[in-house]
Amino acid sequence: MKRDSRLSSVLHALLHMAEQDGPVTSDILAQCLGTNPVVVRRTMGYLRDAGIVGSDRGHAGGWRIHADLGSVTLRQLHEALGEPAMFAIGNRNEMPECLVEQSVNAALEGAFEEAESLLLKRFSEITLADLAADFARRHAAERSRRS
Amino acid sequence: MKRDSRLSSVLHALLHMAEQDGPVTSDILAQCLGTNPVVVRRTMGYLRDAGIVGSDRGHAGGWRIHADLGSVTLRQLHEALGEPAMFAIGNRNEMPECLVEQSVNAALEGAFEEAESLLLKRFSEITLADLAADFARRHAAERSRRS
DNA sequence: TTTCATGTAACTAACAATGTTACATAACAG
DNA sequence: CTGTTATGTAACATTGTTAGTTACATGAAA
Repeated sequence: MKRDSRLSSVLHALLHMAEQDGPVTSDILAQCLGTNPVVVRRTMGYLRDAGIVGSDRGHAGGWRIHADLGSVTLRQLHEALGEPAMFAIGNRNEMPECLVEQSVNAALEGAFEEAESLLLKRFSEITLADLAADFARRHAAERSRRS
Repeated sequence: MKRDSRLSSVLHALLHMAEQDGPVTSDILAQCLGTNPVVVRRTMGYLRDAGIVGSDRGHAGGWRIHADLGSVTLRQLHEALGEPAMFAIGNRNEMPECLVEQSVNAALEGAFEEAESLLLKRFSEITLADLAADFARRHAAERSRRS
């Protein structure tokens, strides 16, 4: 199944932006992500609509983070992206008449809802600041490894 | 995203088979599932390879359950289907060089692995007998509702 | 007024799940 | 042994989704 990688993409982009002083253009972000500037605009547009980032046109334009890194959680980003489906496995038929299928659906839905709750809970516990700190650790380790 | 509904399908099929005395043909199961007998054979084939069901050709042939309903868990069925990916959300890039992306991947993978563990745990706690019992409850409720 | 940037529509490509067609193979009834 | 009923499976079509691409409009600033 083709997985939705937009959450991963925006996190990657946001952390690169956090490393920069000024705004970062879609072109630069596209290079970082290994994709196309239009895809960046399309995806980052969701975050703009949610007020998490801002974009400016023209000279010295680009994308800027509009919020404190410590106040943005993965859950907020997931919501900003429209809360896409988490699971690649699902019921064959929602709302079936067949009682057998209703039992099957109920069992699977119970398990999936529980897992989704856990995921959302974890997402709400992780902020951009946490990721930035993890990156700083990796960066320091890389430097000491090379010396 | 297009979800994999094979687990839901085989559960539905197995419960219908459990309701019958003799073997059930792919044609009958296809009607129950609202699909094609070839799809049934293809999907049930995984369960046959895992020894959970058996199939016989010719007259009075069809599919039969080869195990006790109480001993078959959703997890076994998931494994028999080849342990397909559970999540529709994923990293943009596995094994990235970029340290930023490594931090992002690590955070997301941690959350997803935790959720997957929970799901597998729940799957291993639910047997076909549990689903059959739930179906019996629904069936009884339906009958009393109609009277 | 030129350049640099985003905004967005429309189209293409890639891929995976499911559906379909066609035919081979096996079991059994008569 | 032959016809019928069933599975086994390869090959192809359909559908749906994500991501990539092209093209052009719009706005801001040098």
